[in-house]
Amino acid sequence: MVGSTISAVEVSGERTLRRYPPGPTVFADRLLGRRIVASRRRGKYLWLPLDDGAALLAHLGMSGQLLMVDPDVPAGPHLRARVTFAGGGRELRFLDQRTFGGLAIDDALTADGVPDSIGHIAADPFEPVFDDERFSASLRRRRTGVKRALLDQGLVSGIGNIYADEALWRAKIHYARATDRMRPPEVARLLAAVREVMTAAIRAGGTSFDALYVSVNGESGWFDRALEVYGRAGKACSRCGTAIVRQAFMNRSSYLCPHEQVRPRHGRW
DNA sequence: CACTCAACCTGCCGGC
DNA sequence: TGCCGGCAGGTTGAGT
Repeated sequence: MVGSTISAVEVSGERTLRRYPPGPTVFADRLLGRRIVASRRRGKYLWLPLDDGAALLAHLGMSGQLLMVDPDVPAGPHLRARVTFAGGGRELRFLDQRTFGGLAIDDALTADGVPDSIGHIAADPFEPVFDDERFSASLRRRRTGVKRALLDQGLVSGIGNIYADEALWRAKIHYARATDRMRPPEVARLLAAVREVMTAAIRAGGTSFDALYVSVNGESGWFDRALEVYGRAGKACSRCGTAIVRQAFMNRSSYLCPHEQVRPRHGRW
């Protein structure tokens, strides 16, 4: 869609624009006639810079989808917004079942092209501006458990519950490991594991447990078949054979190998 | 400032 | 069959 000019915008659903107070009418007016000049991301945020210096910003939440589809594809019950382009062809649709996702327009971007409204979101590990040393120092300054830190998008972005568990398993670190007790080599090992997991997942097209998790072309990823711990309670650890366990933590599930990821004596939750 | 927790939603699954 | 609790990949804003 880069290079295309927006010819129409429709929004349905109360919550779609809850992070955009001006509302659906202003939203549509603001986008009409604008040309999309790029597509970018930081962590779990996606945005489309426009030819007037603003950007259409999106977050998929838990169940959101951005799809490019033919206009004659029937609209399902979870269609929240539709953007059509001059010259016809495929249109951009935002679908969201659980409505944790949303759209917005940000009028101003920072010097590095990131929307002002997500200035609190840290760089993700694949951005050129990501600074490994700075990340290590910030992490070690925290007084918390390492999984909490990994999930904190203000420290490092892009890591969710699945990839946190997978990276910790690869690095053989327990989720409650105290960040302020970690030495730089251990942080480096963890960061390398994060990048390995995410590189493999991206190559596989992502983790699709069901039809909610698809690419912009509607295709499922197959990384769920490559998961080592997430969702595998009771199954054997592929390295040591010990049964993977599931534990409740932070109001969600953590999966780990209890033999290789030993709860630390001075752990932090 | 660092951190924790509840809240925001819908749908599916297993147990009774 | 229907009801109920539990659970799901995320972020925020108020509170400690």
